[in-house]
Amino acid sequence: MTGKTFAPAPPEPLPRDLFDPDCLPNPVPIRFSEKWAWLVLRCLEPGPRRFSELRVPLHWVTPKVLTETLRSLERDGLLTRTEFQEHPPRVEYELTTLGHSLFGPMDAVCGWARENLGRLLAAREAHPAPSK
Amino acid sequence: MTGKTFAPAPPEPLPRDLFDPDCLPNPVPIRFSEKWAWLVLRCLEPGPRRFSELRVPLHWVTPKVLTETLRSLERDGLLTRTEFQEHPPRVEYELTTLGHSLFGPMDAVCGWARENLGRLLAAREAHPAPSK
DNA sequence: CGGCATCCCGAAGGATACTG
DNA sequence: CAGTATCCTTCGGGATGCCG
Repeated sequence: MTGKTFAPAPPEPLPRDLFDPDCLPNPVPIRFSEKWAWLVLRCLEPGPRRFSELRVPLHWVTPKVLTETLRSLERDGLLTRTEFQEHPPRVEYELTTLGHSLFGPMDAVCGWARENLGRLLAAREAHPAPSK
Repeated sequence: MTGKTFAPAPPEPLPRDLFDPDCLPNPVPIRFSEKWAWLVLRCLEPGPRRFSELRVPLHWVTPKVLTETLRSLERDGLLTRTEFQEHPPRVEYELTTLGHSLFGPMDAVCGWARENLGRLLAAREAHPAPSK
């Protein structure tokens, strides 16, 4: 065990601090990494929406994935799911206060994107799948 | 178009607007979805770092993945990679102005996380892997 | 030192079909 | 209408090992 090049099996089992907002295992950055969460929240910004109403702007998301996304957002208290006992069934999704409060930081990111997307894409152009 | 329940094979092949900062295929939100990009940028915030220096705080990231992350950030013009012709070889990574400008919005998100992580985790507690 | 080349695996995500 | 159930593909990421 002297020849090992790297990390001789460090005792610590990845002590990443869940409460460090910078740390990726932190649920918040993770939230942004969920593929559709971002857009789903946006679609709910104007007000409550039904499942099928959400499917229109998100028609390229399969119902399964949409459901999963909605449930995970519900688990984190960002939106509520209300089931009306009617026929045909009806379910409404609505942002919580917590959910709404996310738009602040989200807008900051979107603002950055709006301003710098051009540079970013230009940089991509400039790096033409390099040497390889 | 009467019998089909949903989208009778809509002609549009997913017309997600790459230039809409809200849209997930947009490179900016995507950037946050890359598992380590966020942390790598943070590690470079104080100043230029060598590959091996980055490996210390990110010791649970394999060199391969770290390289991939760095390259993708380089492609987008968020950092630069400088190779010094020395022996042994030496490479430094440094944030660009564009890269630095990302901390504004990132801090907004982190601030949100700092304030609301508790509620978020509490909400998770309250939803005990529901009915199923 | 700072990588890249390979091989590999598990989980995320997609397509399709079917129900309460 | 609002999902669930299944099945299948993709691919991010990990574990070596080699090279300039």
